[in-house]
Amino acid sequence: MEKKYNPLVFEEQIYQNWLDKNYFYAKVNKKKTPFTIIMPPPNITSKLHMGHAFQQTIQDIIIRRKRMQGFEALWLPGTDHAAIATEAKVVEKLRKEGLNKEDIGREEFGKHIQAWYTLYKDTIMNQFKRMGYSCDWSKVAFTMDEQNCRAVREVFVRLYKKGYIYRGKRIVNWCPTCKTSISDIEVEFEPNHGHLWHLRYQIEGTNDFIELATTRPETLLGDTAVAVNPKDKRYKKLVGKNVILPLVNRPIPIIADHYVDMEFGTGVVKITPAHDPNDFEVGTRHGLEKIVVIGLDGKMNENAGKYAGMDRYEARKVMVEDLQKSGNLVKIEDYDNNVGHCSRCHSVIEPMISPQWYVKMSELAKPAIKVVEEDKVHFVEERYKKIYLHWMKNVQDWCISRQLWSGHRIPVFTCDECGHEMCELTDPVKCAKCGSTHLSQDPDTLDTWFSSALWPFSTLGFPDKTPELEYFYPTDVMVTAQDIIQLWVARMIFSSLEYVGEIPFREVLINGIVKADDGRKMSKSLGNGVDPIEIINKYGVDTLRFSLFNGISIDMDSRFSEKKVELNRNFINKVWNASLFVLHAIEGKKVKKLSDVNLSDADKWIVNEINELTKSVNHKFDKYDIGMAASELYDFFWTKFCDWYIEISKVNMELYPESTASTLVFVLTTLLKLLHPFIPFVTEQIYQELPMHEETIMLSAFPEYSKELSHKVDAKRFDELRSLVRLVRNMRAESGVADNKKINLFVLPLKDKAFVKRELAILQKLCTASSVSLVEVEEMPNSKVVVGTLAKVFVPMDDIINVAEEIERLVHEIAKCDAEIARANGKLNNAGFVAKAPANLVEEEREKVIKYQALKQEFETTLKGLKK
RNA sequence: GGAAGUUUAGCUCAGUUGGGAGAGCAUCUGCCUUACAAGCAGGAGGUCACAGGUUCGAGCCCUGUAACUUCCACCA
Repeated sequence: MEKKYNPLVFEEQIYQNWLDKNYFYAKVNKKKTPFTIIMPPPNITSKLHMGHAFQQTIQDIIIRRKRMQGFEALWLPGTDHAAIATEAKVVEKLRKEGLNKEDIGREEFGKHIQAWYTLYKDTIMNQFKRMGYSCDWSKVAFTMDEQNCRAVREVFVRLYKKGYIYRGKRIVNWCPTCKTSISDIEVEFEPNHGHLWHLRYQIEGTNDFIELATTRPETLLGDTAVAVNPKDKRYKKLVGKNVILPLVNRPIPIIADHYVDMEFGTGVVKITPAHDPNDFEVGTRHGLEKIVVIGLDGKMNENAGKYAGMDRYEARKVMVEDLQKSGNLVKIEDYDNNVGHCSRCHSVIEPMISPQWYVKMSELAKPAIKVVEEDKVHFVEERYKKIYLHWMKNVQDWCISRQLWSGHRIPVFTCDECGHEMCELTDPVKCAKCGSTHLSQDPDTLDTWFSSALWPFSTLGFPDKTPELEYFYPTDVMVTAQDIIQLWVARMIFSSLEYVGEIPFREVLINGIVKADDGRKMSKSLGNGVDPIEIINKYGVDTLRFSLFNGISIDMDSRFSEKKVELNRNFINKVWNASLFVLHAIEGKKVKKLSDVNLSDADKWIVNEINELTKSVNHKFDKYDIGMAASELYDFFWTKFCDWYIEISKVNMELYPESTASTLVFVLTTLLKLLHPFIPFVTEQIYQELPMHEETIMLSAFPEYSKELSHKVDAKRFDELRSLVRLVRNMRAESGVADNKKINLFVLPLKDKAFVKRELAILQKLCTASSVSLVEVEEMPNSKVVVGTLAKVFVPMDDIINVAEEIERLVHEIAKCDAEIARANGKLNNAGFVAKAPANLVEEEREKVIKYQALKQEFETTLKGLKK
């Protein structure tokens, strides 16, 4: 092994070896229980960022442990075609080349999209390999691959035939930049500092005006009514009359509708059914005409008269000027509201009327609500269950059509001759009704999430009933982020129930966000992002992985900083160095199985401790509390193993070489295995150097709690020795004894004399003593005394000069005893405590009083001796 | 407007069913002890956001308040 920890020299090589040996491959194996995770597919065009590194590593950690535990562990990777995002990038690329998609046509554009897929399909997957992910690469999937296309087609046709897919003409969220509709959950509302324009419309046939306010004056041209609340006495007599729409002088009716809030503004609303979702509803209720005045390109259309051709915001400016000129602009107020933006390109969304395809949700939602309510699909964090249920219980029909050219095309064909509509598993060649061969396919494509919704089963072979689907499905855990519970998790659940007849996964593990060290989200615009690849190049993958998890709760947001990275690098360096020590220490020694050696007291202690650690780590893993598992391992390795056991082994290796060497190897091996899911590379590298290692650590058995390794009584006794060491060290420090100054110790055992005698060498080493000897005297003049539960230790004053300081120390110790006695007595004097608290707790307090009184006595005696 | 989460040491965060406040970093003291100074040993540092309540006993349970964060809905 290299003297210095240098991850860059072995990480790639180890990964290649794992690949060569096919360790990640999972197959149908009836002798084993399957454990399945389907990877949430990153967008095909994305690059690895900290969010991926975090979320995907969670899965790798889970799957690696399960694999070691003997499950047939499948982690199936893949990517998503991300229609809007990809199309936007390709359009942008073409623009730079002086082309646009309309000019080159749909077929040619499709080639560009394909070329883009080919160019980028491996980018992020290769980065995932760099991260050490143990995915089954033989099963890598893509939402546009043949298998997924078949699944999409199958599902669409089934839903269509069942009547769950229908075409509707209603108001949608239109992105004028992407030139497509988007679903409600793809709209992001952002605060906007805008204005409220107060306008007046003249009441027909009078010189009176009605005043109203709007945030979007350009929609005025599409107004087909003004509305007031039916209960509003101010306007009751006006309902039914007409007002004259300014600028175009068109009469429109005054209607009454409960939608209007009397408290807001003047209590009068202009109604533009074609450009506002609420107005659309009002318009439908009242049978109003829907006049479209803004085109799909975001410009005013032919219905906009003199404003036709202007951009919507330019038209707003001009119209406001015109309104002012005609005296119909009353005033302009500053006004803050929320404006919807496209979650992909951030353009302001324009509500538009347009024909779209919808999935009817009412029936699909019912079973999807039930399985979550009954915890058949279990959200690891209860609160996300509420978010899911709230949405699912109020779910609207799902707009699945997009006016894009990339993605899955809607498989509905219409006969040009007779208008007959067809939707089958294969493309029709002639009309089923009139026999015409002139057929047109619907130009729209499907929402990206339509294929994502099928991901857990389409990747396993659906619609075919493959052995893989049979064996690995339902999957075990879905790891994903909170912001796509509705967008994705919900849709996978109802899709799986409807098409496969089973839940898609048993558990949903929602992970938090990795934030920058300033506590804000990492973002390009803030420039506070950290590139995982840079961290890897500088520190290695293991350090990055451990830094992401050590001490965090995965459901909570966490912060990432290079400072943390350094600390965790130090830890892995510690693991490296400790391993170097062990390898060096066991050279020439016999290393046996633990069951074949007689363990020393120290051995029993560390073996018992690691057995308890194993239990606790497994428990935390089972609760997906992997951040705390990591932190516990960190703590154990550094403190108990390195600071205590390794230090002790330097003494014991001389006394009990066989058991010490064997224990060192056993404990280190166990720790490496427990750490392996977190830091796979360094653990494998070291593991290969250890005696009795198997082919690879990643297929070795994950440690489990074992009764044979339990030495509770011995461990407790040994802990008393450790406490005694701490007391002596503490005394040294408080007495100002330099660490390199050796002292003499005289030890009076208070119990288990044989044990104390056996461990004198450890006491000597850990207390930096030049000599240590047993005594039988209760007192020793001119000595400092340290009283533990195990023994009383005298340190002759020659070694420690300052009497005044010693007196001060003893007074301090006595005061501490007094405080403890007072505290315990306080409880015992409380009648309620004695009467109601559990008996063992009361007894503990009584014992404390006795213990501290005895201790106090010791200190007082010594003090008296000093003052003489 | 509705909902959820957070608030514990200077900083980043743990605290399982209520039973004497924890870790790491930073800081202070002493050590280059033959795996590691990216280290070792030992300290100091907290009215657990605030106000009530339940209890023999509250960081933990209940009620309310405040600040921050997020999600949902979206009012012209």
